[in-house]
Amino acid sequence: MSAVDDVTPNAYEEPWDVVTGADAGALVERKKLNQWFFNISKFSQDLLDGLNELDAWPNKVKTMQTNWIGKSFGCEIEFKVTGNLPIDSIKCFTTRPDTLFGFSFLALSPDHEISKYFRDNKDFQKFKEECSKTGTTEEAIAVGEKIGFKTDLEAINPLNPNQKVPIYFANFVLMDYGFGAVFGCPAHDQRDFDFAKKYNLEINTVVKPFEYEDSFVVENEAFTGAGILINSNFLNGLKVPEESVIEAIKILEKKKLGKKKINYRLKDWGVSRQRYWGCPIPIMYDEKNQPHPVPKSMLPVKLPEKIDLKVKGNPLNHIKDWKEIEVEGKKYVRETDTLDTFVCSSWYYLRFCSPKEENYGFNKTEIDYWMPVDQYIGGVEHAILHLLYSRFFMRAINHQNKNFKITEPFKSLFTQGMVCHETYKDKNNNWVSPDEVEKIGDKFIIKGSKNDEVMVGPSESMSKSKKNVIDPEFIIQNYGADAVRLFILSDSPPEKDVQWSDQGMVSSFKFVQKFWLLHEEIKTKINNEKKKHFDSKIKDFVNQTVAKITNNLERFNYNVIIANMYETYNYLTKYVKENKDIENLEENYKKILICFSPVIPHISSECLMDLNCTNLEWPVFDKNILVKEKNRFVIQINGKKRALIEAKNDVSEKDLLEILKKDKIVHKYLINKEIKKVIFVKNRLMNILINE
RNA sequence: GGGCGAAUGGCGGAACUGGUAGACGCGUUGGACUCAAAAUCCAAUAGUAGCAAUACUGUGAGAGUUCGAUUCUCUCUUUGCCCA
Repeated sequence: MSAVDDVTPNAYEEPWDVVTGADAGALVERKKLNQWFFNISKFSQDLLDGLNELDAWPNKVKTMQTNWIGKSFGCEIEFKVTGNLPIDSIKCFTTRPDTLFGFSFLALSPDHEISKYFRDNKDFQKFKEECSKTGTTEEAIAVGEKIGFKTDLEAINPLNPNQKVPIYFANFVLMDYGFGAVFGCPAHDQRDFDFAKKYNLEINTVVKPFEYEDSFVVENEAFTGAGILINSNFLNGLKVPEESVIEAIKILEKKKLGKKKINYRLKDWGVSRQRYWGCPIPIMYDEKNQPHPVPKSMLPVKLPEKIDLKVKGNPLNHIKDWKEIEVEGKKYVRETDTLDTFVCSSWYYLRFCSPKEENYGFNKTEIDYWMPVDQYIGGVEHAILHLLYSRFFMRAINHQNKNFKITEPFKSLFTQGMVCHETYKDKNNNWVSPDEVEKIGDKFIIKGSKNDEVMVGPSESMSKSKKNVIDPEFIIQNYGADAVRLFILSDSPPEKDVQWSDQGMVSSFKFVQKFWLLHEEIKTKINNEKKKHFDSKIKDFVNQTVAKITNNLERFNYNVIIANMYETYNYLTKYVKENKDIENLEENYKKILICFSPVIPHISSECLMDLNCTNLEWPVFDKNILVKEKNRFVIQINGKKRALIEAKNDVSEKDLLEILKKDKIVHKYLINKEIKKVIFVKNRLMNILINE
């Protein structure tokens, strides 16, 4: 890992191990920095509402975004404070104002502004140090031990002014959430419960499950479910949570003790990065260090090309003649932070619509023509950040430009899986690439060695760092792009991960080969045989195939299309052997080739050219002939399948029953039995209920 | 801890709005070709019983709705992802 990467900071939104490569041993530190932010939180509600219109997005992604935005409905409460510090009150946000009668402590984030009064307190410093050891992520805090630092302050319960409770600093309260202060109700919140147990605080039960008596008491763990309020004076009897929260807020508002508040988890987007690779931030600072936008005439700001990437910190800081500029006779220094790369990926599709526009990032006329993106395909790993940022960008542009109409950039979304491969490590614990490994018997060894065994790890999505990568260049050279394409689509549904397998790759390759041989055979038939009979069998079969492939394409069932293709191949192989002089073979075969072309484009188009076919329109299928003249009926006796009977299409219930009575197998079951009831599904099935 | 999914042969997976479970591929087994092997081709392949026709069991477990459940409802188990 290079020095440059070791000092790469992380934005709040990004998973830390991904950006820093924490798995490679880089140290993650929490530092305060002055940074640029995009005001995405301004659009929280709008981003949430917009999800409702995205019918063609997977629900999974929509729920993930909903959770990320994290709207919560609750109440802002001002707690009166007594003690020896110049503080009158502390503000809290809570989603559970209904449990105020279970109040037994107030907890502050160690970073709460009140902490300034404890700056010189040695015990507090120790406590803060302790806090930083438990880790700073929200998860680490939830899992880790809850610790607190007791102050001499006390908070007054607004609904019960006689009650005073202690105020603590606690490691499980985050400054980012609400106001960095929560009121503790141990009986009905597990974290509060753990904390109360540890510091021997009161645990006052104020909610009981529906089926329990009023004497219900919380003992071993917090009760967080629905129920009825108890021990809560004028709130008693309210249903939790439907009635209780709203009612509690009403009362607090009436008494001017608090007010309704909607809180969002979504934070502003920190876009500053202290590194070279990224879009420059078009800001410059004057001599008083005040920021100004770079004048439009000087845009776009381009990165300097001559740089030294080996320096510690941001390389841009070291390039004086880029950094220092003069505008209208005044000296300025450029912002050397660059933008998060997510910024560029948030609007690249606008550029894609107007790649030749020279004066601006995109061209409005082109945007109006092309946007929104009809079908967006990407990995589910982009479900939140990239897809949320892109949605935000359109809103932000929209906000500034009245005639920009797009708010949702991607009309329809499909999230595909990744290609995975087993991972290998040698005895020195170094990753080994699959093409250095060979399998002999049950053992995996280093290629060429006699018995240098390799540890086989779990299959994971291909990544350079784990070396479990198959080189596409090599594979394509060996097998051809069509075969690779066929294999990647073949094994599992596109939304799932694909397991790379050499065998699978080879069999796809063989299919392409076999298909070419079949093509030669069909071509010979078409060119050399007389066109004497019109065959409806091939017509029906192809019609059905076109229907299947067309539908499966629309539904993204690519793996099923491959199965359809194999079926077609099998059918045609047999068909060519058994039939001669078919008038309509050529016409139908061409339809098949067109249907194959999304999956194996090169060979299909080669075959089509071979037949001098220039009309490449997607074939249309006829719904009417999907129904065959003769239909197979499933015959059930008392719900169990007993026979398959062929009968005319649209045969009536009565006629079918007559046919059945003459059928050997069915007759056997019906002999000497009374038919109680007959269930008849047209063109499908008959279920005969008899007395056993 | 919460939310959302998933569970089908030895494996990856099919099955339209409840109506033939296991399509298609991989693997395995047997056979043909070959001096032999590879490749190719043919056949079999959910389990149990049977020479066979056939019968019974079977879609994570248990219940329910239904003439009929892989599909719908409830409970549970396991597992994946996201969030805490």
